[in-house]
Amino acid sequence: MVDGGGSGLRQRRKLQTKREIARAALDLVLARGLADVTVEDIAAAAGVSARTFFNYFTSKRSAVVPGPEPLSQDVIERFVADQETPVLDGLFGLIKSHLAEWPDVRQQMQCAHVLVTTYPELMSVLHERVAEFERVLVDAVARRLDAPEGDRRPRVAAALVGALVKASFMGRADEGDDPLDDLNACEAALRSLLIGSCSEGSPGHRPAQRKSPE
Amino acid sequence: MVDGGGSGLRQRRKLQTKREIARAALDLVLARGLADVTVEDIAAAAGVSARTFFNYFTSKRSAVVPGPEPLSQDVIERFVADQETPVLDGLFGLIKSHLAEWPDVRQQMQCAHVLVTTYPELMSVLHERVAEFERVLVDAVARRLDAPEGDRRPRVAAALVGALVKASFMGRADEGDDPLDDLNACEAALRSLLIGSCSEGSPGHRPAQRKSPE
DNA sequence: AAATACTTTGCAGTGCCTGCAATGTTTGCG
DNA sequence: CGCAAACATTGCAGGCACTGCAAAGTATTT
Repeated sequence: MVDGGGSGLRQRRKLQTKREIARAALDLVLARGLADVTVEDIAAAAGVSARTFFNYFTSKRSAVVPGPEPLSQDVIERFVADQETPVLDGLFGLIKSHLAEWPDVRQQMQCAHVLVTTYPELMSVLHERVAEFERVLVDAVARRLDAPEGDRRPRVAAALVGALVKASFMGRADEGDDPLDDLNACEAALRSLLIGSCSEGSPGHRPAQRKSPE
Repeated sequence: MVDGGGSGLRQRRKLQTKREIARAALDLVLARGLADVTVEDIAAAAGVSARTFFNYFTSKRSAVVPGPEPLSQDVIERFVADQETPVLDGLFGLIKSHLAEWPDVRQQMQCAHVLVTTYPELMSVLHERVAEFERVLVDAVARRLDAPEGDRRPRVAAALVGALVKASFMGRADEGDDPLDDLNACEAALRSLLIGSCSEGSPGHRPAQRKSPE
């Protein structure tokens, strides 16, 4: 309902109110605490009815945590087309491009971090968001690798990147830290961990397909 | 309330009823669907009051998805003590040991998979469970590496393993598949992805600590 | 201006989940 | 055993998230 199709003006108006609701939700929660803010409060602050709130957000929690900018098609296509750099490196680069493209994403991440550490219940929203993100990545990797149906690499690659993002998210120390620094630090940590367990396959090494219990 | 401290008999009795509630919840949901089962139904089927249900489970959803056996201290200590094999390999081995030790965990995973694919809302429970799991792993890795406070490797390593478990979980094709096979396939996929992006550090390579913006 | 599509809203209802206080049951101790 | 203290279960009352439905309002097309 909230997006897709429409006369463009209608469309913008809806995005506008969605932002207003989200902003109201965030402000109120930061001011009074998650438990002491009802959906009615948020709706009232945003100037809509409580019922309308649920036309825009599926839950109170999801309204509070800022939704991330979607990956731009441009960045994705560049990743898919680039057969040069290794897949994982390409994915990391993709994320960094994204952060570079929308600077306010970093602010949102810091905000989300505060929220999640204050109200652990919001973690589920974050997991969902990352999962959404990963779905896009799975698709991109599959296209880039021209992967067959059962190939697990897209999912694994996307999950790995998602895990790294979450780890960088959870592991931050100062609030002032730039998420990009965090991400780089985590990537470095990953690489240092990989040394030694890299090109020495323990079970098997076949790149694609599924199990082989024949 | 439900665990920790007690005369041992009380303790067992509580575990018993917890199992009964969980079983009732699972049975009912599989039979009638998640939305068509109320907490009262579950409580009644388990022979307790609805109020008691919430003494054992924090939510209806968390009662439905089977909770995993905790990692045995034994397996953990073995991992921590083994300075020989690389960390990540050790972690994979740890998981496999766990699966080998409790065969019914595999059954639970298959069950959870059915549930999650049928009712995506249950995904959050699964995320939570894996996160719990990861916390244990973070601790173990930190001890094994004797990692200082800000070291990101424990978190990254744990997140990576968690991601792999989730990927193997989500990527399964046939219901009949053995989760262990899935996990091995995912590990193979990971290794194949790492070829090429392994020992060629892109930004920096320092193993531990934090950023360095001085 | 009228018909049409879309959005907002009110209303009523279901059911999750919580705190509190009372009741029942185990356990430990004399 | 008998008593007291700890603990578990339960009922009750209530708040609030969330949903479906139908009416009312508002933009869009002809």
